[in-house]
Amino acid sequence: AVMILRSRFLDARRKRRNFNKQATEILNEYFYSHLSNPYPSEEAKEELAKKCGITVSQVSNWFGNKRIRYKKNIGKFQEEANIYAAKTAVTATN
Amino acid sequence: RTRKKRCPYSKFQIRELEREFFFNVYINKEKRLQLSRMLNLTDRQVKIWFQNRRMKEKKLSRDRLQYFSGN
DNA sequence: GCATGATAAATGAC
DNA sequence: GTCATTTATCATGC
Repeated sequence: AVMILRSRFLDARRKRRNFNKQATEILNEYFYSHLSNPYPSEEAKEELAKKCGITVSQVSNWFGNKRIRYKKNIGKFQEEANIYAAKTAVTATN
Repeated sequence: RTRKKRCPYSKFQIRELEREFFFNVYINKEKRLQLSRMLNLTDRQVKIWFQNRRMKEKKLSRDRLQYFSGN
């Protein structure tokens, strides 16, 4: 009985829910503004987690997936990269 | 060296590994060799599995703590 | 039907 | 040994 509840708890964590648009915006902003070294420190992860309303593990998962998928197909993310590059450029000039 | 392709273990392999993990989180050399032969895995794979399994247990503890207390 | 988040093997730093 | 990763795979969302 305990094992069944335990396994249900484990499986529940795997049920995926997409992050809200605002959280994705924050994560992408950081990723594309640190494209040469997209490895946030533990402190930066905690800050991102707080701003996005997710856990630090979820931040780590997001960056892990983003790095490999960006590397695997840079072309597919080119448009997205340009958008956030322009966005950070605007905030830099202001 | 070229990286070995990740191959998911079978249900039987997982069951036996979990059974041993339940008795001792740290497996000794003798049991490791014995288990690796029985499951047709290398002793290195068994060693790595126990390392990853301990990390998983630690993460589960963090998640439970966060789930019941709320950070 | 892929996009996306989470997990499972495998590596390497320390 | 731990632990942050890489990579493939899994499970779900839409």
